[in-house]
Amino acid sequence: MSPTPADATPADATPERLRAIPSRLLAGAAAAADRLVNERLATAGARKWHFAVLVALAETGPASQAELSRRTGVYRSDMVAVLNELADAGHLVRDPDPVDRRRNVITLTPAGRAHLHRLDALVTAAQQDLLAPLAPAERAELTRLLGLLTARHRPAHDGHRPENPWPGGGSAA
Amino acid sequence: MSPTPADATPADATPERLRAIPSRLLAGAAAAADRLVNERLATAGARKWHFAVLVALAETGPASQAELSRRTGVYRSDMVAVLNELADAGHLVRDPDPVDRRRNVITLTPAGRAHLHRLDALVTAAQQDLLAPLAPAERAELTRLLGLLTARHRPAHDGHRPENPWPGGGSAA
DNA sequence: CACATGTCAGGTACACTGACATTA
DNA sequence: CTAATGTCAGTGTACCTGACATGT
Repeated sequence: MSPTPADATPADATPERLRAIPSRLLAGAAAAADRLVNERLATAGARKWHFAVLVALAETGPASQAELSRRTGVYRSDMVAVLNELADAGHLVRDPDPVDRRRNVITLTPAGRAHLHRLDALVTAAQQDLLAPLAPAERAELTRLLGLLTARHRPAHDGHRPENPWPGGGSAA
Repeated sequence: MSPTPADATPADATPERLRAIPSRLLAGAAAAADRLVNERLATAGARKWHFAVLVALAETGPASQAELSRRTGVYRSDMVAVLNELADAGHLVRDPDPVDRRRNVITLTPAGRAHLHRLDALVTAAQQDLLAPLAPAERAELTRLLGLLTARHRPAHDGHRPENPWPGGGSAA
């Protein structure tokens, strides 16, 4: 064994009591994950919300901005800038909805779809970097446990609604 | 076609493809965790960095600001405000270090220790809220897996160093 | 001289709120 | 009238960099 009697604490080390706190571990892991994802996406001039919006469009088809906001978790107010950037890059188009003139219909362009495929590869690679320290079974278990947590804790908002009693989205899938 | 039973893409639901991404799950869980912790701490007029600093002081004894920065992960520059607030509340004192006059020696006061005990109870309660959806064995497993991740991913900084000889660092940029 | 420390003065990204005109 | 939508204008916090005076 190595008692290390004189100096048990390197003075630079995070105290054990802090390191054992789940919310802190979560914050640390999330920060690392975000860094990995953003570093990758930055090589394509994108950020994570760009990716989320493109996925939502590819998955469920054209949508209004408010709908995209609810699907991705981005606030309506913040969505504006994201869509501006994606539209400026030609990845999507914003057309007025003829049947409801309050709305814009956001539609993915072919270029946007191509961009999405590129970003998808980058995000996938980042996930692998992130989970590299874990064995395959551990990765699945971590994902499962995180899914349980996020499913049962409120997402804090719904895309800038005044008030909101849980929009049924759960279904505990 | 397909009269869409009760469960056909509610248009508000997050796409499956997004929900399955670990970095996204991590971000969601971390956000929920932070919300729980901060809500609790707010009842005592504190935020999480206050708690972290107090723990670091209680654990390893008086320290300079730079040392606290390294121990808690708060930047040196941001540490200033945190210490100001804690000092204003009488939870710690800032004295010039006689042996190295660049430094301040930060020392916990009895009031600070009492405050820490209060915050500790709040943080512990928040962890229980957070992990409530999980069985005891799952909580331990999640904590273990998160520990593995955070241990192997760089903390992004060291407390505001000018430049940093990355031990095995990356490339990027 | 190079380096560490405490401090301030920013800059970015993200979470979130409030308000407002337009339209349902 | 109530409510949703797109938009702008903010707030607060965390993260992160640069610079600088003081001191080692």
